[in-house]
Amino acid sequence: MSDRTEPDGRRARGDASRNVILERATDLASIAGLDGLTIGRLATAAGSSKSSIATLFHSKEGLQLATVAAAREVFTARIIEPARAEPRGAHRLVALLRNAMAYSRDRVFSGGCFFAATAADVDSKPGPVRDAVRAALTDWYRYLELQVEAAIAAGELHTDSASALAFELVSLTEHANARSLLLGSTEPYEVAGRALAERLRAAGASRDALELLDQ
Amino acid sequence: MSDRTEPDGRRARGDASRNVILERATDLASIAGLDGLTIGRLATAAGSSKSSIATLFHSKEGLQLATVAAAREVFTARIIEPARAEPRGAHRLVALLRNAMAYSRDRVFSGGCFFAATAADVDSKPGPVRDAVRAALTDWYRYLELQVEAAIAAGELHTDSASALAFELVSLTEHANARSLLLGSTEPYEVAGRALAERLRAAGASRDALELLDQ
DNA sequence: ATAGTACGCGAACGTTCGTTCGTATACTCG
DNA sequence: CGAGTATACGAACGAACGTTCGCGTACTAT
Repeated sequence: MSDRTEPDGRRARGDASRNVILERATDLASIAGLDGLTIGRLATAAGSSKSSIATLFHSKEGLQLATVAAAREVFTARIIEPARAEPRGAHRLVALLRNAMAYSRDRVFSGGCFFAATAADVDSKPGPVRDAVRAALTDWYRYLELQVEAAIAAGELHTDSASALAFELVSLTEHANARSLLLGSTEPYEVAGRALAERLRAAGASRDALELLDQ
Repeated sequence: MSDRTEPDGRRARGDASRNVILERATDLASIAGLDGLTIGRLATAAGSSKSSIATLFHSKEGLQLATVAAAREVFTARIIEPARAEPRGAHRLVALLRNAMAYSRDRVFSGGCFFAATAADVDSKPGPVRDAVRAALTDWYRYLELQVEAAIAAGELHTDSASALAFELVSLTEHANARSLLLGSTEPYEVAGRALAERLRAAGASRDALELLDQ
């Protein structure tokens, strides 16, 4: 590297460094899990030093928590925010499912869905990191469920249990992610998409709500 | 278990040690993944030494392969073999689903389904271990699909695509495993069980075939 | 009986892990 | 301006990693 003795005022924002590092960290963790996310590998991947990362995040647990938070922001920006353009209920529900599938299919993170990749190696050891991953997933599940409930209240869907229907829908999206990674194919997304549409149609979803799934 | 402890037994001792170690190894890997399965921890868990494990399995990769094979045997013994008592088709399909849910719910491995726990941290790095895990899962998926096809051929089920229906069914069982581990609750198995029954009923499954799910 | 093979363990190897310390530099604030 | 804070790095730490070697011991094979 060249001389860092430039009196420029860019040193103020360590947040910029943090963001660069977290961008790599979320990607690395989606591949190797939150355990496999080591400070050494992250340092070389981000072009910095181990001690820099240590001082920026204070500890490995701090790094993991910041990584989960960063991944959650991406998740929200990619899935939740765009769906707010659709009215609450069936339309927003379908938009959420479509966005979730696209977020996995487009490999926003190299290892597919960040939370699917990290949930496994986290729910065996208690601590704030597990709590953070759990909270992200349960909030996501709950938000889907809320849209199902809203759709039922609006007469757009008919089913015995909103939570059961939400369970079925998320099962399909997550298995599409898992099997796509397993087989290295995008076909599971099409299979899951058709199953989602069929399931919603059976629950009484209108055709124009389901159209969102084909995009 | 100890049927073959003949006094003149050849290297029964070595095989016995291997079996003891693999029993702990499958359990450990279901919790920490095949990467988190370290020789040191396994040694203390099995009450042996690091070097013993190294000589018995030649390398970490050898240990991982043996662990996957051992887990696969348990999977087969718990899920496939008992289902052979049912006739090919809808009955055996339902028995397989019921056994798979019980295998996860009963925590045959402490970390839930072995392959769900290890698939994540394996499908990002090529090699024989990933191939072994992949083969186990694809064989399982294919076997389920075969039963769906047999059920269709026998007029027990009606659906456009056997593979799509099998996809939906396995989605539910795997998500039940994942969410049970996430929430520390057995309720997801009941939700998934009801969804499985409902889906099969919609495909024309007979009542006596579905009765198997309630056991 | 002799040679050969498979265990089983302790000890050490080189590497990587997370963490800490010292130091240099840049920005913020009293 | 000076005190304090934050970034960034190199160096080093103890611990754990996978692996290898040597040395016994038990069993098999010829």
